[in-house]
Amino acid sequence: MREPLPSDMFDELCPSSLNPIRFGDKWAALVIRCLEHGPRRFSELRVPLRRVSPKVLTASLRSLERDGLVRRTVYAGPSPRVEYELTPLGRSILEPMAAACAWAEEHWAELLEAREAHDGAGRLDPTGS
Amino acid sequence: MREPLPSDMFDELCPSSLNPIRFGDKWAALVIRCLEHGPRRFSELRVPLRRVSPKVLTASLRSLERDGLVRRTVYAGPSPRVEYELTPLGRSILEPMAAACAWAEEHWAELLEAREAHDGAGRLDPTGS
DNA sequence: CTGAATCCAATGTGATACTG
DNA sequence: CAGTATCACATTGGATTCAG
Repeated sequence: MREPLPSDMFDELCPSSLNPIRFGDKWAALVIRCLEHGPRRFSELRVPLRRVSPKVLTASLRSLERDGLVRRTVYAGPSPRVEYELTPLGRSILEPMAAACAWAEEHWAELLEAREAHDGAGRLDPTGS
Repeated sequence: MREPLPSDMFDELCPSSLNPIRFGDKWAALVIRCLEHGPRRFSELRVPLRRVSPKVLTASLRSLERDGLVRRTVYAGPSPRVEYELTPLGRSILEPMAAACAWAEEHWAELLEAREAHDGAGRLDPTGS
C-alpha cells in the first residue's frame, strides 16, 4: 500500500496523446492512474504530473469529483491537507480503461504507420512513374 | 448486409456527451458505429448525423482515415461517389469501444446522481442546522 | 454529390502571480 | 499546502457559402 508514484508520468504508460480513446479531459486518465493504488495528496499528484499547472490539475480533479469518480477529503489541521481517492465508481472505470490502453499498446505501431503513410501521400507519385 | 442506419444517432445509443470515455474527436465514436455494418457513402452518413455540419463530419472522417481506422474510396463516374469503410484496425477498436459504452450504460445513473449532488451542494446546509 | 473556404464562437489548455 | 485569479493561446466545433 502507498506504493510510490512514478516520478514522471510523461515517460511511460500508454501515450495518451496518440491514443484515440480518451477519458474525460486531457489529464483525467493519468490522474486516475495516480490514484489507482490509494489516496494521494494534491502535492503528491503534482510530482508525477509536474508538467500540468495547478489550475489545470485542479480543474481535472474537480471534473472527476463532479462525476463521482473521485472523492476529495479535507483534513483540518495546522496546515491544510487534502486527499483525493477513487470512489467505487472511479475504480470501476479502471477496467475499460485498461482495455483501451491495451488496445492502444497493441496497435500503436499501426497507428503511427498509417499516419506517416497518410501524411506523406500526395508528395510523391505512388505509381512510381 | 447493408443494414439501414438509424435515422438519428442523437436519439439512441450511449449518450457520448455524458460518457467520460471518448474516442477521438466529438463525433468519431458515432461515425465508427455508422460504419460498423459495412461501407457507407458520405450522404448516407449525413442522415443519422444530420446535426453535424459537413465540414465537421469531413474533418472527423479525415482524422479517422489518417489514423488508419477508416478507408476512403473514390469511385469515378458521372457523379462523384465516395465510400467510407472500417479497416481491420478500425474494426479492432469496436471491442474496447463496446466495453466503454457498456460501462457508460451501466453507470450512467450514478454519474448523473453524482453531478446533481455535486452541483447542488453548497446551496443548502447539509447539516440541516 | 462531395466536400472546400471562410469566418466566428466555444472550449480547452497553459503560465504566472497571488491568497487563506 | 492547496489552491484561486487573471490573462493569453491553441484547438475544436459550427453556420454559411461556394466549387469541382
